[in-house]
Amino acid sequence: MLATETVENYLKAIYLLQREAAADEAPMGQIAAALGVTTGTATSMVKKLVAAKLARHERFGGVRLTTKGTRAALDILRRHRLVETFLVDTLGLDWSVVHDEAERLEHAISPMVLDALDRHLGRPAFDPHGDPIPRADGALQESEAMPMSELGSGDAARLVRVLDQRGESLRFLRASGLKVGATLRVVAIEPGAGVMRIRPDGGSVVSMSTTAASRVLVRLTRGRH
Amino acid sequence: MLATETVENYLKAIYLLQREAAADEAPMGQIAAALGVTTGTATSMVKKLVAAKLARHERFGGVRLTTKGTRAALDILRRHRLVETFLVDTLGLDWSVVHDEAERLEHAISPMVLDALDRHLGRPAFDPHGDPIPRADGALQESEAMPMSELGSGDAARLVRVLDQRGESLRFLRASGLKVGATLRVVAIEPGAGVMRIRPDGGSVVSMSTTAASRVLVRLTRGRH
DNA sequence: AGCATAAGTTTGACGACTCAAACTCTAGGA
DNA sequence: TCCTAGAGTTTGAGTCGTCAAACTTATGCT
Ligand SMILES: [Mn+2]
Ligand SMILES: [Mn+2]
Ligand SMILES: [Mn+2]
Ligand SMILES: [Mn+2]
Repeated sequence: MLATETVENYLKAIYLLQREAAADEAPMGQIAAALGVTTGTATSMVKKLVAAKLARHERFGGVRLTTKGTRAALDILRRHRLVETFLVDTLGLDWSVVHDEAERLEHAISPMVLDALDRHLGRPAFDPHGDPIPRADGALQESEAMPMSELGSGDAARLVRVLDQRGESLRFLRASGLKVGATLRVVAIEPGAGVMRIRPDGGSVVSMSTTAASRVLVRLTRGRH
Repeated sequence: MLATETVENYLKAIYLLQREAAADEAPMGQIAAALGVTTGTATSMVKKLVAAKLARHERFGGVRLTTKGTRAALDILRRHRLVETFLVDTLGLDWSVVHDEAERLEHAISPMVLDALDRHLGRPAFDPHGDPIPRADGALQESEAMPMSELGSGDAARLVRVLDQRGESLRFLRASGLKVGATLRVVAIEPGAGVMRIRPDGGSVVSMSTTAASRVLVRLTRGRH
């Protein structure tokens, strides 16, 4: 709204880093890395966010969004994820390319266009990667899910979310028939090799490292319990 | 592409002013007015365009795009008009609001998204206002049309383009049933009052000044001639 | 405890875009 | 032809976001 495009990018980056950090604080260096700027630049931008009451920060410490900043970040995240959903569902683009496109489009979407888009898409709750789409009022519901790496041999599950969103990973998953909503079964696990073998319904068996599998979230449909 | 958002706006404004100017040159003052900046600002930006070989200009004279500048302007115009078409056809927004939205979105559309959008819309040749959409190769075909003010009493015609795109005008036309593609008949002309009375098919008679009518372009379907 | 290293901060500078205000040119009427 | 009103240009300054490089602080290893 009132924030500049750059400020919007900082808010979104801080929000996401804060969620995944243990201390619920975004380290300055990671903010800089996320935005592709030097840490000096990040430091001075964060000062501006603090002055605008969007974030809190003390020298040599981490960064934390205020309520106002969090609200703004969720608004941007909503735009980002709705745009991604549009690009995949309506325009048919591949889920491995939509993030970068949305990164620019998210700043050009007015509330009016956003709502029309939301209605056109049927008010979706999740984006193509299974990430939850914040609602207009800022509500955000994470889905219940477990890492695929925790499944046992013979378990059946449904893929609900992909955390590693590098193009390379997304293309591998798509090529293997592993997209959000797909059902699959664990064919075998080889703990020594750190590899598990998965068969998506209607596809052929693929091998994945347990590390890679830990970044794919699933919901158990039929398992050892 | 390589141009900044500001440069893109200047190129588009100069292109449009050049088309409608007698001398095929865009006056500096009108460039400034179109962009909402002072003439001093426009002067210095035009210098940059000249340095980038996008425009030609001599002191105290008008501005003229080079071939390269024209090509870039047509590319932006294509993005603008395709976005407008999308906002109306796919999202159902009113034709009186889409210009301002497209003014921002046009800068965030990559070639990939543009092509997907074009395909999704069925490669349209005209935008919601009847303005021709430049093709990917830069080709632009204006449609044959005459001002509605030149119709005679009893003439039947099809509305093909609206030149006055101020929100107020567009809302009046829509409320009257006068949208692109609509057929209509001239019920009466009162030259003394400078007013003509029009009946859109399936609607009721409306009065328009001949000045307003001159900015609505039509194609004669059945007339005196 | 002492210190090297990683992390963060500060400073000075720059490019892009803008304005206000002083200045210069041009074209058309007296 | 001369002069002036309107159009265009220049200059100086400011904001925003950025970098490089010098500097400061915190941490954890010996
Ligand atoms: Mn972004
Ligand atoms: Mn996503
Ligand atoms: Mn624009
Ligand atoms: Mn248009």
